Amino acid sequence: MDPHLLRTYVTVARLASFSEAARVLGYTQSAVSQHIAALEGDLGLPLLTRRPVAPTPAGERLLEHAGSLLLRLDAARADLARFAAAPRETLTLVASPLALPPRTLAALPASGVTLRTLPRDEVPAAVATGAADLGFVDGAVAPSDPLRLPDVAPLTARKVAEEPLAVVLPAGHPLAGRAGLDLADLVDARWLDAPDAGIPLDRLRAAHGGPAGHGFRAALRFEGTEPRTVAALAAAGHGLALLPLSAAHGTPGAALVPLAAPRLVHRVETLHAGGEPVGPAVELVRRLTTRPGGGR
Amino acid sequence: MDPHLLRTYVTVARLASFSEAARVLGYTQSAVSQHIAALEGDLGLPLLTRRPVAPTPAGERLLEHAGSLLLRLDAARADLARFAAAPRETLTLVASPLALPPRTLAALPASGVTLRTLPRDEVPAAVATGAADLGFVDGAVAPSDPLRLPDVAPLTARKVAEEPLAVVLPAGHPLAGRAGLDLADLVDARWLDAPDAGIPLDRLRAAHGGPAGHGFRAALRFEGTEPRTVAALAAAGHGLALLPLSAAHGTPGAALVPLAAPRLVHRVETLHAGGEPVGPAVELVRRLTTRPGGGR
DNA sequence: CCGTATTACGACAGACGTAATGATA
DNA sequence: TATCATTACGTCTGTCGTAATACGG
Repeated sequence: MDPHLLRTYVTVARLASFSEAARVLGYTQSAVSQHIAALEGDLGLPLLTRRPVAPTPAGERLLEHAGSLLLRLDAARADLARFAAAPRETLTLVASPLALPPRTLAALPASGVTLRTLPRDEVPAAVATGAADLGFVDGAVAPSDPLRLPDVAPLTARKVAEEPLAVVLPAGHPLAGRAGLDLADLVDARWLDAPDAGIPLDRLRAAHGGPAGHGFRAALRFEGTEPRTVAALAAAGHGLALLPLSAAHGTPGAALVPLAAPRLVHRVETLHAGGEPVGPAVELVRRLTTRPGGGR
Repeated sequence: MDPHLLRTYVTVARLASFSEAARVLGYTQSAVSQHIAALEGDLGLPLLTRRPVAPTPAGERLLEHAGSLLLRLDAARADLARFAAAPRETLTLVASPLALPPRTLAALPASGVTLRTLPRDEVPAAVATGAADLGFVDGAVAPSDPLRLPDVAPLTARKVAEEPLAVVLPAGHPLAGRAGLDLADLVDARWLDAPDAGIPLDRLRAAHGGPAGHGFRAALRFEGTEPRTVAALAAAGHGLALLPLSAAHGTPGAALVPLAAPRLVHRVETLHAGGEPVGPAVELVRRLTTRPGGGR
């Protein structure tokens, strides 16, 4: 189970072709064929069907393992590389779209920063592989609970902020006047499905405790990453949305009603490799996490 | 970053000796030396100091990565091996000490089962590496929350049971008559520290939301794995203990007071490799997880 | 037949062992 | 000086590319 063999295997599986994979990896067809044969021999199992090239059930299983394995390998190498390299002058940040409340933006240094947004799930990998020095991730959790992040490598998370969540409704909506809303009362409503920009519907279903696939039916699906657009869509009556208060605030035509139950807050954490931040990130992390309630 | 090199490196670091590592791994000193040199060359960093042999800071960092990397590699190989091997007749189960409530024990098949207990943290690894077909893990979480398990490999967890937690006190204790207890009122009490047999104190501190190192001072430390002994120690006044009701029930001289706040329950989950259980485990998992509240 | 995977085989790199050398307490 | 790591070097395994072969649509 040499990582090289694993890498060729996933490439072949992805491209569904030995020769294509060879081209991409800079090998000959022959070498790729030998790699696959070696892997299958080592594990004692056929991993691919030929003509058409497709993973067998065992091969599917291997793909699941191989992905995270190769990712972690990259992460380890990138992490160690940071030890060797001189601390960089410029700071690269990645964030999920909702992970940048105004206070965080205000705390960024005046120069030498590159900031990129990424879907929520990809932030940890970006930090682990060294694509970014520091990540900001958000999520909806019970107050003071840590976020549930896929652990792709030894990363450290620190709380930055927690703020209330609000249901976004059109101003004229019958529920718009309420002081607070219970998620249980909104199970049967139509919701905006905006997995990248908002709180994913699956998260709501999980928080509500109901069965996996039920409730919180999707109305319009929005594949962009701009929270303001989600709020505007909700204001326009395309479905309800759940957003952190600060992200939804000031949307024309929208009514914001705090979420009263279940007790969920919108939480933002910083994410960096290893136990302690290094280089120019250290100052930023310190500034962000030693505010009111600080660290963890 | 060949896994072989990584394996050599962790062995050398653990044994703090090239020659010892060589003996253990079945290499010559020379080969080990070359492995370390190759790794250091590849990463461009010294990983070990010689005389005495000890990891450098970068080396420490690599150790963190290497451990989980090698574990996952083993896990992948073991998982694939299950595809090749004929389904085994005999079922191997591992469980943390509190993960076996009476109803689970009753559901085990009459024969062909080996059952072993392990510290809580080691159960996932045992299942992932194929040392066991099925694992039972427990933990204290909010009702219907999944357990927080270290994800060492693609494993599937399924809820088996949830039951109330109880504070175990000596029968004559002033609080023994209460109908329920709040953890906040017990921060300053003396607690039994029984990380393997009971709920770890760190978990209580986290649930209470206080700062990391404070509160829930340890009285006697118990390093065994028998919950009954923990209950008996608590009854004898050596400190408070938090246990699932069924584990503490019927302890002579003990008073059990349900935990009223924060809302924590004792939850047990099964753990198996891949998406679906295989072999003789499938029937057992089905029987255990389709009880009252079932799967997830 | 043409594209594509496999097999045969030769060249080269690298991985390990033996043995000599170097460093350190 | 004894112990332990490193270096030098020879051997052998294994990996890749070239080229011939088999297989399918």
